[in-house]
Amino acid sequence: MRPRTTRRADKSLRRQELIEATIDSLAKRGFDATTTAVVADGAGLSRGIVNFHFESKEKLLVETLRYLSDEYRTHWRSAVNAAGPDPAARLWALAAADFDRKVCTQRKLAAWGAFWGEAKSRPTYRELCSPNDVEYQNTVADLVRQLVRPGQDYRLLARGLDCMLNGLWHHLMISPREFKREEAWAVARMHLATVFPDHFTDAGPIVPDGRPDGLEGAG
Amino acid sequence: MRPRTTRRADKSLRRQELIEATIDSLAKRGFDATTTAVVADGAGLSRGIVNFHFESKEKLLVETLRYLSDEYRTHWRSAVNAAGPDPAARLWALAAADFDRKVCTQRKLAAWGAFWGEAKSRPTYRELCSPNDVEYQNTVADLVRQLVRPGQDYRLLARGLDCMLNGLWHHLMISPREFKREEAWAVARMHLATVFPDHFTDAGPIVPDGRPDGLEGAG
DNA sequence: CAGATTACTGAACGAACATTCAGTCAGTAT
DNA sequence: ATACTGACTGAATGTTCGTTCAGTAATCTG
Repeated sequence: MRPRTTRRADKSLRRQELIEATIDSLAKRGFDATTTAVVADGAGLSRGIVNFHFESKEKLLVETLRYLSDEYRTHWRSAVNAAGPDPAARLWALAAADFDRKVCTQRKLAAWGAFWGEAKSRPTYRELCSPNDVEYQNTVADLVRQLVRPGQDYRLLARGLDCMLNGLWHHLMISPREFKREEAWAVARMHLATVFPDHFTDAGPIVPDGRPDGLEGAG
Repeated sequence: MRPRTTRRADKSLRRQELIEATIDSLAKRGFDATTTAVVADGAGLSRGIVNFHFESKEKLLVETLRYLSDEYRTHWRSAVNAAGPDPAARLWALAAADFDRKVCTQRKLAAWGAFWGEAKSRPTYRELCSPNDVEYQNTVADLVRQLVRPGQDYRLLARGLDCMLNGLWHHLMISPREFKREEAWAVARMHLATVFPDHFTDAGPIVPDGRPDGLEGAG
């Protein structure tokens, strides 16, 4: 029961409150048990409110996914850009962004999990996320290409890194008690340092002058 | 619409047919849209059949997850045992088992995905899979421990491998068109060869006498 | 303050769902 | 041939859910 801001609010504020209540419900009760009544109760509003602001339950869910997807993309993009031009620093920042407190919360991971489970049977959801996924994968692949030794297949290594980051998120979602954000980030760092020993130690990217960069990155 | 075997069948056969129809529905329509009527239609039986054989929809779903989980565990266990005593051969076989035609089908992956999405909000599902997950992770960790160089943190590497295999499955589930079983297995092989260069090439484990083992592994 | 606008309410409704169970009928035992 | 067993049916039931919309109250405008 999150407290309402005011008795009357403008549309965009109310819509955002309903989206937050939807994420709460997806995280706590799952996709199947998320009803318009639960979302309305969570926002402290009346039963018809979802249809008033979003026209249908389905459109509320689509807007919720769009919100999560936009936030995620904006977050990793700005992390990569803030890392400067060095590809190692950029890849490190990209991986670190995945385990930042901003996007990597139990609540949001659980909501992502609920959408993943439905994504394969709902083309709308996949189409919504597909451009972001492609951009992310291309960014990873481009950076990995600049770091591999000659002869190594950068495509396979990039796909592997992408899937490991995804798998770490998945594991954080399934086992939030035993597996924490910090440990997931340590696994990712270990992976980078092992696969690209010329460019990373587990403390960070190796900058051109030879010492590891102090950048810690995660949260 | 899978054809019924006979007009009357014994209970265990009918139960298995209903479980298969449930996997079909989870794969095609997702968790939310899987109803007892859809399962009954898929099995070519009447509307009340699920409650007749499973007492409730929830128990049918639990039995379906148990079936998938048991099949998966049996499969990787026997693959590892068939690989002999060498830890590199065993780890290779364990990874290869994940991408075998027996368990790694679009249909079954989609069903797994449907359960994953609900698992976080349904303790029953997690409790059902948890022992298997723990055994799998311990097996990976034990094998990785025997292969790492001194000083390397085998726990982090094992967790990373586990999550990458999981992430590859996840990616196969989300993007079955663009990403195929063979490519996922190639990514896993590349990972093993990169992280354990003393023990693997991307063609297989390096056997004690120095030449790569011919074992290909993935169905 | 009057009138208009806008945000919101909640009772009502129909559709979809899981579940029930009296009845049906194939197969089996006697 | 007869009686019996047990698998299966499908109409009926009560519940839950998404959606609708006439009504209400807060806020704005002039």
